[in-house]
Amino acid sequence: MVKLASWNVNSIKARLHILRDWLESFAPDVVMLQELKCQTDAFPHLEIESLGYHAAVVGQKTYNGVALLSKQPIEDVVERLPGDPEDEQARYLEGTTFGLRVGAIYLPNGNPLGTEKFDYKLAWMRRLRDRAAALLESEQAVVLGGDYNVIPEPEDCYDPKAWEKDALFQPESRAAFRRLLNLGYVDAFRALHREPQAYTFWDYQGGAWHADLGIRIDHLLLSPQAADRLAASGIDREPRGREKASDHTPIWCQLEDR
DNA sequence: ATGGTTGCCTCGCAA
Repeated sequence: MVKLASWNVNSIKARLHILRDWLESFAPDVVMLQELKCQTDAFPHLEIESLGYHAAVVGQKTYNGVALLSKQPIEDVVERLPGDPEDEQARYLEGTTFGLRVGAIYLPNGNPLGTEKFDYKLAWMRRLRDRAAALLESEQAVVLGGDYNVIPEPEDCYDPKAWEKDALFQPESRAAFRRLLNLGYVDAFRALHREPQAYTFWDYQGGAWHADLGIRIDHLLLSPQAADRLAASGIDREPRGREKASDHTPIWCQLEDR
């Protein structure tokens, strides 16, 4: 069994002790991290390696940044989402580990509406669809995990009305997410859980965590070859309740060995 | 109604 998880840590420096505790207690085999908020050279390689993980990192000053951690070596790393050579934002990283093709995704937020930021989000989602389709042609088990910045359905939100003018819940954003599913990818959480109001993000503002006013925007998408092996999935709320927590909490799934 | 919170590191931006 291989255990995979994804977590937007909102600064790996600010979150390093919580990340360390969680890697030791939750013991995932593969981890997709987002919002490192550090340059590639500043990634804490020694600490991560001392916990038993290989790491592939694409960083950037101040914003964005993604990493792939694995208890086995990571091979054939791709450090950019194809389709736009001008795109300098550190939002995509892909590698092979445990015999799986794994992508770490930090999809653009897209706010505010009516700006180039929303256009960038939709263009990025078109590029992701093209990449996801190309990966299917390999017929390998693929896991594309990360902060998608999309609320797929009204039940993935405490109050759809509060988000109707937000890029995360726009019809165009939701349709682009459905197009990924329509390729044949499976939402690892929703495949095994029907309950509404299961969240992965709670805003820092207004006591959202304590009132459980959250949204489900972090997702693990599985190719058919991976989905056939899906044994369990979930959301680990424990790290969100800690002092100086990230505003996101980890999501995870377990795949049976072939 | 445009509030308030966090992390970065500039005196604002992004989320």
